[in-house]
Amino acid sequence: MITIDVGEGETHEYASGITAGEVIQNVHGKKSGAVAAEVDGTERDMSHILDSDCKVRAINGQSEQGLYILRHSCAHLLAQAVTELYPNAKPTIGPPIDHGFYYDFHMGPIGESELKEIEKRMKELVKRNITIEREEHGNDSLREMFAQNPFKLEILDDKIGHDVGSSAYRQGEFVDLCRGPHVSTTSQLRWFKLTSTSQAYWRANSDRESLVRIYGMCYATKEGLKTRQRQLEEASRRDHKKIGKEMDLYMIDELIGKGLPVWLPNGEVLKSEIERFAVETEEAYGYVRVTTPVLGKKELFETSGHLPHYSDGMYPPMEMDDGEYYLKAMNCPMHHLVYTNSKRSYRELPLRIAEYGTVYRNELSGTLSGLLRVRMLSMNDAHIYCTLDQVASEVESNIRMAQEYYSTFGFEDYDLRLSLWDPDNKDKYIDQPGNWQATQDHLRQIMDGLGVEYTEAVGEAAFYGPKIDIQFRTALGREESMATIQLDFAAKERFELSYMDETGNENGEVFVIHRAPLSTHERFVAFLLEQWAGNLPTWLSPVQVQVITISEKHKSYAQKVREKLEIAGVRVSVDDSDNTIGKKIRTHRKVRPSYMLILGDDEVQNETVSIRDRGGSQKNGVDLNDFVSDIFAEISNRSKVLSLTE
RNA sequence: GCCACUGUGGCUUAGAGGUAUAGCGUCGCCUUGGUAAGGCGAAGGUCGGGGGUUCAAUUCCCCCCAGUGGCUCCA
Repeated sequence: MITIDVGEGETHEYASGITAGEVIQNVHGKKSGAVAAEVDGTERDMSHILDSDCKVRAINGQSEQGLYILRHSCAHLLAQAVTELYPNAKPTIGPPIDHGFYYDFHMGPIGESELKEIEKRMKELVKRNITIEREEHGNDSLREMFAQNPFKLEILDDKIGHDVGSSAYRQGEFVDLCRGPHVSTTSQLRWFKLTSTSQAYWRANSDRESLVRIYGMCYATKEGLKTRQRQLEEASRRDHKKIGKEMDLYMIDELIGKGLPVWLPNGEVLKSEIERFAVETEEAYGYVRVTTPVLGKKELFETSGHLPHYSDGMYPPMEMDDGEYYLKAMNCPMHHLVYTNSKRSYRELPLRIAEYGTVYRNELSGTLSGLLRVRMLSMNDAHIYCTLDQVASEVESNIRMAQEYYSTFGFEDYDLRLSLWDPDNKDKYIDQPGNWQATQDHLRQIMDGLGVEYTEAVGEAAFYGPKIDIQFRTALGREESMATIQLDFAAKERFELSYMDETGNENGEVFVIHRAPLSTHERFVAFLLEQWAGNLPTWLSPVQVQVITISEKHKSYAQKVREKLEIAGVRVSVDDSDNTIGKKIRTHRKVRPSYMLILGDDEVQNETVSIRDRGGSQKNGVDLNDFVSDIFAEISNRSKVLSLTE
């Protein structure tokens, strides 16, 4: 007999040789929802045999741990279906991921209809209730099993040196090299759906074999799957491309070129509101503003290090009669020249040089997407020139500034990331390990001092220094960088930046902080539209008030309302066409004005307005002058909520 | 850039080897209307572009362009 601790202070006696699954069933019942077991803290299959005293816990399919196992098993199920349908397909790797799993195969192209076929086969395999069994093998035996699959052999090769043997999991004809654990039979996998296919490279290396990746989602329950599907629907409802089109914010014309959005009048209003806010904020933070050209000579970008380190991101050169010119991918080289244009004193530092401008980056065509990834980037950029002692307070005030911005714009869900260089990939960076070490430690100290939470990411630094990135998730769950604060230790040498210090000596220890808290205007607007599902706070709405008349009798009063609002600086549009008011409301909904004012006999008579907000809330008989002063206040406060119908 | 998929009037879309639906929108007329579809009528498409196969192509094949999802990259 063995003694098993089953949790909550209980121990049970069982005959040696009992399986973990039997113990769990005995303790929690048949319908416990357990998919695997934890035996003395190690994840095990349900079929794991217990032959000594131990602790056994059930892993529920709905826990994060359990979902991971379900999804992993689902990836195997997918591989089983694929290899049955396509005997030549070679499975490579197939891990669980957020919401589901994927599996990469070396095989021919797969279309939508094939995807459906594969899913159908997976469902059949589920119905057949196939047992999933663990097998232990030595390396030789494994090599024999996977002799036909060079990818699996390569994985085995990597294990040489720490040859501990390995496990494989078998379900029917299908065997996969795997650590496990897995669910016990295919019938435990019910709530999954294949979602898409894509291409991936073996070992994420574009020089290696191209593979077909099949994505799926998988949950423990029908509810879980449904919820996720609803989430995706909600995300597509918030898609900035769809909303941007409805609101007439921007267009992309193939004759102009991809990745080159045009801001339409409504979008331009939104963009300039953001800019105006940034100008005000930066004035308060002590910035000065400049304008620099969009192109510059090759020698400039050689000096800055862009050509050796960032040439892939730049457009090819333009041959002119006096040399080669490049479109700028960044403003910093030009700002450095602004700095050196005059002799600087310590009294001027920190010198904060800001610019509204556009930079041009040669992004790979396949990565472009709406406003989220473009080739012409409009940004509120700035470079701060300061001494080492001033770095901390400048970085801190920039983090604070970013937080103030996000709070005003209504963003709450973001993470700070410390982006470090990758010493194993020195080509991408300026190779000065000592400087990397020092600046990275410095940023780390600053963040620790602020007590903010952050993660660290190797290989995400700029070529000239480490950075603090602020990461957002798009509605579809993809992570994107919003803002960046970069500490540049290289510019001072490359551009001979210096200042006269307190002792009257020339000092070359000038650090540069590159920062862009509002991302690019393109990406920022995309985030904003997703965040608000297009229902922007009033101060940002391209049309703040839409006036709707009930009949032509009310036209002149509508003009009076318009004038009063315009004098108060409110963006107002009047629809006095002879359509029904239901139809007018429906039409204007798309542009998402904060408020619609319905004007009829009552309003004319009493000099009032009937207010209808975007949510359909209604407030009638509001004095016209009160409305004007209330909306003026709502706009000047940059209020996040629409309060005038309360 | 790489892989896959998609591309039909301003928008959403049906369809199929014989030059094509429907709704919304637009325009006109009627309706003078109180909060998310009032009525009638009209205009609008060389079915992304170019080549090929065919008596015939928007439909099949090839190339290109663009969009979408990924890979890679990144604000």
